[in-house]
Amino acid sequence: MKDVAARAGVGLKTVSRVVNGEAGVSTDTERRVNEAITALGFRRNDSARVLRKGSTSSVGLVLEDLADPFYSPLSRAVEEVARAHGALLINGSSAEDPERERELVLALCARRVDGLVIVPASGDHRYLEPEMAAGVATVFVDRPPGRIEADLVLSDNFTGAREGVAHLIAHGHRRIGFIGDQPRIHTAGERLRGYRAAMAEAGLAVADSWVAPGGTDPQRVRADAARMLDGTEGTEPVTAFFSGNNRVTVALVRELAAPVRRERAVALVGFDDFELADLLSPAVTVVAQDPADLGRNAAELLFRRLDGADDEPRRVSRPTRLIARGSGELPPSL
Amino acid sequence: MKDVAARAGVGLKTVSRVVNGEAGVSTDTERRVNEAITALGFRRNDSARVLRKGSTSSVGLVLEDLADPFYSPLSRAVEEVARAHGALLINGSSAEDPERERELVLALCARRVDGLVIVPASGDHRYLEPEMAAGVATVFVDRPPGRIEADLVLSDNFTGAREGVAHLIAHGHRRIGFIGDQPRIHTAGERLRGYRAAMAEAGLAVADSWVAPGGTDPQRVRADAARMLDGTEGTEPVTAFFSGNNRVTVALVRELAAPVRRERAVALVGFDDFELADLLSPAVTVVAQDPADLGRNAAELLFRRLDGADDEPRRVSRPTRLIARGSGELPPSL
DNA sequence: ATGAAAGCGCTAACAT
DNA sequence: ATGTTAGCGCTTTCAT
Repeated sequence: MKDVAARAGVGLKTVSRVVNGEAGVSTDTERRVNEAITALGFRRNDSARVLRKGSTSSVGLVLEDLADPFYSPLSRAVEEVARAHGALLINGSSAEDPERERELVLALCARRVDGLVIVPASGDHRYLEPEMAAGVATVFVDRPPGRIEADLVLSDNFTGAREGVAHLIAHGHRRIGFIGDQPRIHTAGERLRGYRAAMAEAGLAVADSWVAPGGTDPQRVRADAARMLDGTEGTEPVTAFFSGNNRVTVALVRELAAPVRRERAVALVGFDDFELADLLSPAVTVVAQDPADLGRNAAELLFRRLDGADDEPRRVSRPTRLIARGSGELPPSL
Repeated sequence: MKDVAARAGVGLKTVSRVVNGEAGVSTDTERRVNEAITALGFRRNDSARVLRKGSTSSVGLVLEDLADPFYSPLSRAVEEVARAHGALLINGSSAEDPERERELVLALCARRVDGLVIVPASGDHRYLEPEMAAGVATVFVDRPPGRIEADLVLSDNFTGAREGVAHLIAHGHRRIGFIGDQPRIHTAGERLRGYRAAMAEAGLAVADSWVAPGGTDPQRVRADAARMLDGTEGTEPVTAFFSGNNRVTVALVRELAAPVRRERAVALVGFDDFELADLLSPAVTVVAQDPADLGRNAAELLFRRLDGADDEPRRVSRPTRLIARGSGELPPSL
């Protein structure tokens, strides 16, 4: 910028004015400055600007996996809102590792992002207290923060799961298996709670072997499903499944489509919608969340804070929607 | 940092040494400094650090759409490589708009990212010349840059498409429709070229109405497909489709699954693999790319440059793989 | 082992 | 309309 000023024969501040489109520069001077800028290939160094202004016009997003089809639309939605506010998005995947989440978040804080949107992997966010006190706006989405208060956007996982399981019960099922994600994940716990509530409301007992929380690894999902389908000593086989998220659903669909399984129609309702669910046979009935909507809400809450709102932390709950497509309406086959 | 120094009763440089783990600080002093850091909730301001050091330890990624199932694994792969090199990832979606790409890229340059990975939407990247001259390492992926020289990682789109279409021909098809993305996109053009090459090699003429490049909008894909399936005056209906990318394939699968279409089996080979392709009926034969592999290669090329490599720009070509699943092996039905 | 001073490139505040 | 000065928070250089 100094070079530009020298070349244009003006002061530093005048160049700054031109670069930032501020008023108070004659058209002639402006032209000379712009010529110098082009000639020198000058581009403002935002690091210096940030250092001086204190705000970076960037927000951070930390989630489990950027490539997960559930989270990528969420990420895109946050990006769109950020863009509308002139901010860039820095994002990172925690890979469901609390330590990695912490490292990422603190690295983003060191970069002085204006705000953070977090899908937490950790259960304890007290490490964020100094940062939030220092003015980093923070919004949690999809799962609540641990041991601190902050804005939060959640789907109504409990109600959604309860409705999904009630739907199976309404279609005549009495022995329904639940395969879900790791129970330490909030959403997984809520969905399991919804499953139990629906069963209890229908007066149905739940055998221990019908409940298999434990992560999204396709191998383990298929193994647990196979076990429930075949029945164990003292427990009859299930006639339907409720699956805890889209990764589990996809693994489950693969197991149900395996040649040895096809002879028997097993009902399925999955939490989370996914692409092509409508084109499988049977088409998969789901309890749908809208990940883009979650992301948009979270980002808007964030920018509300950045615009100065300093009221109590908000908790936004978004409804889920049962989409009946066929797999959830199959009658019990045993 | 000044506050920390004051509280610990040491000089500024000593705090800097502790924060950066440099040698030359007595254990006792170090302890006092660390106490002060914790007490004050101090976190180094990376903006100042960047300003002084000149490097940001961050890389930018610009692509069409972060939420596209083809690009999100690419993005994740870039993130992983960046992480291995201690760098953060800033990313943005160009939405296939050249002007938006340019804005994003220049914003990233102003932030002084160390390097850029770009899936270009624009056909002219001369705007990057000053930046590259100023030392911003740049790698293009999935599509070549326009009017400049730079590192590049591409799938072999032409060969992949030619093989895919040849596969249909080998299964008896003579009238094959091509539905692709906008032809100004490099990959779309290459795939169309592959289609034409395969047809020509088999001595088959291509009717104008069999070729429909034009974007991924599901409505238009289905309309064009319907037109080709019904035939037009002077042109017989097609018996097979080759689709130009995964968005087109999914739209096409929907059209072929529509009740009115089901009576006739239409063969399909799609460019790009996609989740659940194997579970549709018929399962969809595809020419698969590996988006994560593309991203990984691009990022590694980038960090190679950042590590000082200054040889000629490289052009890395990655092979595609034909995965036969059923839809591409259906015989002609007319 | 430790510290003082200069300066990275910009903008805010205050001249002129 | 334009320029000057100070300083954002850190690292570099050079003393001590």
